[in-house]
Amino acid sequence: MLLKSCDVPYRLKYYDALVGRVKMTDKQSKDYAIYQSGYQGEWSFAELIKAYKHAVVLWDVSLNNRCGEAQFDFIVIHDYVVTHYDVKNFKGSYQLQGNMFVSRTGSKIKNPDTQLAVAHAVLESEIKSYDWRYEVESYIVFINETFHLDGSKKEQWLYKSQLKHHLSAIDNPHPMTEHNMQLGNHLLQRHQPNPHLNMPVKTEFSSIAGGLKCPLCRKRIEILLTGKKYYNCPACMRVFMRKEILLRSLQDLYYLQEVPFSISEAEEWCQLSSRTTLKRLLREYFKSTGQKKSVKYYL
DNA sequence: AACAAGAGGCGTGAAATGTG
DNA sequence: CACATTTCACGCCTCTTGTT
Repeated sequence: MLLKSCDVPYRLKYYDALVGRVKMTDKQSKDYAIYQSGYQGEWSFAELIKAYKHAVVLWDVSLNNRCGEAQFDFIVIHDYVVTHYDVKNFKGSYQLQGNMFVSRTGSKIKNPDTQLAVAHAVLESEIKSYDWRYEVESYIVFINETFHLDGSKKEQWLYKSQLKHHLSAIDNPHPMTEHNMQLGNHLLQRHQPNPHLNMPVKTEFSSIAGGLKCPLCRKRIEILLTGKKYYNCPACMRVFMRKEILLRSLQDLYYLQEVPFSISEAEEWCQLSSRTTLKRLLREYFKSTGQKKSVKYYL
């Protein structure tokens, strides 16, 4: 069972809001692509692991102790074994060269083993001090089936094709569930997210274009919102509710500056002079702070 | 005190959806 | 397809609050 889930990381939300509103720098585009694919990978692993009802699963936990600091994609507790899975969504064929994975086109990825070893030490120290009877294991999961590494194999590497077989070990009921839940909750208490490690490369808010954006293709769209309920995106032709389009723009506004905003700011951003409509949306989907004239909305 | 800006409620009409 | 029902946008009104 999934004891801790993971929301879309702020870094990704920021880029989703930014794209289409400015010309992104190379650094931003790369960072965006990496995080998109990384989160996608974690998401598909989560879908897989959800099916194993007898294991306690924690998604995205950060621990900090005398062995160091580490972020864990997945921690799975079953019977007397605690397993850490570091999910990598690498695509394509690579060769192992020294401490690098090198593709035919020459792009390089650092071998994740070093980082895995640090994370393993952090987790092991945490677990052993809680209950020495637990064993700790760590794996890199190559979740994308297109990923190949010239036949290299290591015990701690799990390719997509091996995953089902590997996970079959945790497919059986065991008498530890209660105890494992306690350990899971203990880890949650020790969970210390470090937001500084997850900051996007930001663009000055004043140079970001406001207005409406297609919720799907994320292009900026110049459509006139009349009283109709549905509109289609001039770029991708998909149909959206007026509500969805506005809501997306309002979310963008919040994620781009992370500062609560007023209704009049929202009106200006969405280029829509209908206070009532925006008010309804904001009241329904946003949190608010302040009273009367100083009410600000945020997520 | 006068004024501007905002919240919240209500009624109206049009669009979208459901039904025979 | 025509009609009934539901959902939604929008303007209008009133009350409250902060500013000059």
